[in-house]
Amino acid sequence: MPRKTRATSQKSALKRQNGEGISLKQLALHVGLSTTTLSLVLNDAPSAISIPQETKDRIFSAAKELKYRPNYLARSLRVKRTHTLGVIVPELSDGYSAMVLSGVEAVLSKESYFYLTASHLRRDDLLEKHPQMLIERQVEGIIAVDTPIRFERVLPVVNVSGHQELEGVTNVVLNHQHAAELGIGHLYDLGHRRIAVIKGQEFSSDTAVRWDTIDEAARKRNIDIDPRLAGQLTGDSPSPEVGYDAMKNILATGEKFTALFAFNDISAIGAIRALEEMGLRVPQDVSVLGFDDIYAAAFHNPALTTIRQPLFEMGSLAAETILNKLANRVNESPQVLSVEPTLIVRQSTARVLNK
Amino acid sequence: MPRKTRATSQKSALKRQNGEGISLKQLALHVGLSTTTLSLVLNDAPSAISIPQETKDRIFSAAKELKYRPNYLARSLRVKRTHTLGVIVPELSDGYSAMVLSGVEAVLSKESYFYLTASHLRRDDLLEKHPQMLIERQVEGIIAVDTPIRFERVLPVVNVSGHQELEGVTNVVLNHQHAAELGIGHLYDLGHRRIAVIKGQEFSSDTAVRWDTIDEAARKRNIDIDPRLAGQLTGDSPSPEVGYDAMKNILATGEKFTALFAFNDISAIGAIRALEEMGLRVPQDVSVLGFDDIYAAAFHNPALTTIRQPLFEMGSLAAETILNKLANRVNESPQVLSVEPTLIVRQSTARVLNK
DNA sequence: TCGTTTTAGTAAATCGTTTTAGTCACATTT
DNA sequence: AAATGTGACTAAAACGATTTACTAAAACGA
Repeated sequence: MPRKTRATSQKSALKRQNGEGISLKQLALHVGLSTTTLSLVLNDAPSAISIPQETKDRIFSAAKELKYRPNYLARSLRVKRTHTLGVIVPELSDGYSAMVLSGVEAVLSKESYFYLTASHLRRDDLLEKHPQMLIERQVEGIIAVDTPIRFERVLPVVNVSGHQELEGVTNVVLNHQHAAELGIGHLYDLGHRRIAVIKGQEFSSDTAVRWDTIDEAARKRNIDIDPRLAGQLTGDSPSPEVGYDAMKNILATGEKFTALFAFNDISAIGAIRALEEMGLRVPQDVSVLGFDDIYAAAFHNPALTTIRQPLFEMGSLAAETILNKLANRVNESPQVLSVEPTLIVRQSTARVLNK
Repeated sequence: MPRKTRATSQKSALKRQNGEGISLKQLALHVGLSTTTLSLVLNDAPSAISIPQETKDRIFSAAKELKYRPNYLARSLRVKRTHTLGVIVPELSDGYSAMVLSGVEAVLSKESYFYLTASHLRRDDLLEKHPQMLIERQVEGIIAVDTPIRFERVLPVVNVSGHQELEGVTNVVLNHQHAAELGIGHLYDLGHRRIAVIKGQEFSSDTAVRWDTIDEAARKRNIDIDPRLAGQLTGDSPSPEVGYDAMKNILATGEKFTALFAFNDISAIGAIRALEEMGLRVPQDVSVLGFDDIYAAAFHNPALTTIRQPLFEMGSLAAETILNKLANRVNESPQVLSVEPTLIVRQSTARVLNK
């Protein structure tokens, strides 16, 4: 008996779901006016000025009473604006994308835009299919995060941390050269001369440029990075494990070094674990420098010295840029927008001791 | 001159944006058939069986050639299905929501559903406005994450970590009692009798039940939690800072304790920092137990013992449940779906030494 | 009083699909 | 030879808004 009751009420909820949602036509019928008038009044169109306040009030109160909600689909179809963007990310769980998304969302929400998210998991099929589907859903533009652009660019596109130069695509990127200068400069100033580096996974769009700029910054100071001290992350797990493995490989070469410049904080954390297992202390024996400045960086033990990448700001900048393109406030947007890194000095780096 | 070139090409890209997107009607005109026939063929409708393969091929190849993309809005309007859900989260940057989202996405993507995300930042206005807007956009259902339900439930709703019992709302929750048993049981077995607890922020929907179950588990073992050892997180920063502050407050009471059960891993990490600043070592002097098992937990130093909460699975369960409701595969869904926690023993807890 | 403007609206087209209910020519049965 | 299928398609009505182009009545100006 109580089960029955529950079932019934569920059903009534479902009925409401279908039954409710009164249309403009029904509302018009109810107040005895045409849909034209209602639309004009409800949207506060300029031509509605000739309509007396009394009539307007009648319409508003009927709308409230009957819980009229305009169907956004119908409206979008007619006016050809969806106020919706598509966002494509590699995956959501790794913190990086989530942080960028957070910045995107902050801007979009203010402008009453919504967005559809799709993650491609670095799979080729999804890299083609998802943008396609987003376009069919009439998104007005696409924001990609650390994602190769493999689709026809029929819409404005902004790529965060993208490095392809494509027509119509704006890339929001970190000033990598500056980042490398900050990182290598910091280690150099602390007296480090033999520096190990962990490069990113091959699929990450920052990997190449990060390495090139670091290599150059080191070369400039005559402390070329020994190839045997250049490790690389493999596998696409977003856990520190991959950094641990890369560090083990470097240690296995037996080469001496006094500092490590890791691809990101996550891998730095894994690397520290590997170092400590070998009896090396951070920062006394080896200084470790991370990249990104994720939340965990500050509270790791030892607290991570790192190059902060303003991910939230990159997300909001991407969103602002694409909204500008859409509003045509700017009819020629730049190919590249770059943001500045910051060196955050904490406890994982120290002056080199011996010699 | 080269600038000019760039500007022009940008413009042509924009033109394409508007100009492209051929409609079914235009396509029909092109092949000399009616939109009806095209629709039937392109959607492989049963009644298209009478249409000869040759005609079908003509249609398909024209569609490919002219790059016909169906307008999903128009279709949705007609068939009254959007294959879109709304997801409401407190914020994206804190890792918790992102992990749940990740699980949601995995399921939805498989079913070719998309979702619109909105974060309410715990602001009352957004808690009302966002669901409203999602409903106007014709989402078929709403997944809320750790979010109070303040809107009319005209659609199926699944709340992850929700604790309101509302008609038509399914809550996906952790088995909190089991979690508390695992946590307190673990500490008890290691010999701990005076246990400090850090409760969650008041706005978090898990705070109350987490505390109640912990309190009960302790009481059952006759090791009631001393009220002075019960701290609370304040402020809504998603950084370990809040845990640091809470721990400082507990330490300020001067009460003795040998273990801490923190509300989550983030605050556990902050608390450890506070303990170490006081010269207390973890786990030798104080054992610390976290909650959630975020990525950082395993690689913190010391590695965090924690109660793992299967956030990804909770997300996918929520998505599956709501899809089931929609497909009516199940016409009466349960009020509560619970998932099981796991105790992950690492290095931040140890057997109590003295006495 | 006649012509013009203003007021208060409305009918119908439109956006791009899907779907219902046909049509028309030809072949097959009885 | 009339009735019945069936193969290949289509006209037109949805879906729920917005927008263009009216209209009828009232008010106004000369």
